[in-house]
Amino acid sequence: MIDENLLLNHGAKKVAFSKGDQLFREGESALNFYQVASGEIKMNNYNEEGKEFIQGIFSIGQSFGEPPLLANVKYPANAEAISDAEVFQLTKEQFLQLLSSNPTVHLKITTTLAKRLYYKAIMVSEISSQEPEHRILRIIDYLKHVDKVEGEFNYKLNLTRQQLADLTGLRVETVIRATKSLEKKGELQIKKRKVYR
Amino acid sequence: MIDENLLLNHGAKKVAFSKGDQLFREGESALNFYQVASGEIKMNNYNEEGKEFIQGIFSIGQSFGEPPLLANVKYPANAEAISDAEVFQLTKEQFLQLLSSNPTVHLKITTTLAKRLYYKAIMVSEISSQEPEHRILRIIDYLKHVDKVEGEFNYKLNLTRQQLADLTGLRVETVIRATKSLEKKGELQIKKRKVYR
DNA sequence: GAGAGAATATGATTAGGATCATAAAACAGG
DNA sequence: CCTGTTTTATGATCCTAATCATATTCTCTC
Repeated sequence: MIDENLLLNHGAKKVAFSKGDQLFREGESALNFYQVASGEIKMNNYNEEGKEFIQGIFSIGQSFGEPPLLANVKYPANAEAISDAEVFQLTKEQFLQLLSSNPTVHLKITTTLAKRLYYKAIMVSEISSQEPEHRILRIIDYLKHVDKVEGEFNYKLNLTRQQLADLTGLRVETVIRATKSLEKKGELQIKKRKVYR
Repeated sequence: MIDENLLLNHGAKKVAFSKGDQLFREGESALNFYQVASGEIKMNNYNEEGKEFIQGIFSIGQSFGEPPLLANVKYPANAEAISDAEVFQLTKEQFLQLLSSNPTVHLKITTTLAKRLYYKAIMVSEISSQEPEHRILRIIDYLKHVDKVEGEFNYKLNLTRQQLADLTGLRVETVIRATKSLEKKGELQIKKRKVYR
């Protein structure tokens, strides 16, 4: 997370989006740096059959879309507002200028990328490993960790079964059945249809 | 890729490993920065049933293992020498010192991470998308791109079917059948058992 | 060039998640 | 409170990659 004033000093614009709006699409050139000011943004792909895969969900203070900007490639996914949302937006030049003028911020961005890479490395091996229950537990644990929640069943998962399915590459029905089975095994709790872990 | 002399000036050691040696294991603390001097290193996971998943294969000039170093987390995978290999090794302190004293190198590392994140984003959505043939084509295209090869069937894939399986999370038999099917469809060629794309 | 080990190949069977169909419960908004 | 929509739930069937078994081809070394 980069300090708001620092962003504004480097020419950031605050842009508002309504729920469902797309900020950019897969295949487009990466032109901007984004940091969420309010609301939630998801990055996702749709495969040939229209099935969604959610790369990540970003909320206040989190930045997204930097990799293609830095790697000089097209966006590998779409960005869409899950709720009404505002984002700080910097052009590529402004962003690179910010990085070079502020080593601390640069290191912070590098660290953020490293963390995400760490997460993706886990996800990709976990997803490839097949077992639905594993996939689900791992992503829940990751989200719990991100939200810095400690202790058993203290973490309430704020995702629908469908979103969980889209994050793991599974089907809703499979997620529903798997979460129930995991509850039976004592790995998680379900109260009022919400998952706790 | 960081210049060899620059690495040595910052206290890098050149360390030799024999084929099959492990440089570090999943779950260990990240202590060093690594860059391949010769040979090839793979990063991999083994799941409960002992099935291997290859996170990536790194050859001369490529660095690996930075994410956990920067993110301050345990290694998410093992590193193992595929062939006899030498690597430059920097301690965490030396590496961070190098980054802070040399913004150009820092940006290069950031860019490298961004590229890998881009690749992982594609792989994770592709792997989740199921279809074996897709997964295989995508990873081949990525490797071709990394090796900067252009033109149809100009790229010779230097991987065994088993390695391809471990990179995609599929089984050898599935990879063998899928590559044959892809050859039939004209998506790739197989000459002397080697895959060309 | 013979023999051993690795890699590729191929058929038969199984298993488990996707898919399809349908229902019921929760929720939002007037 | 009623109504339409979203989310969760559950059974039945299908399909495809995993698994198992076995064979063939290639490669490397002595």
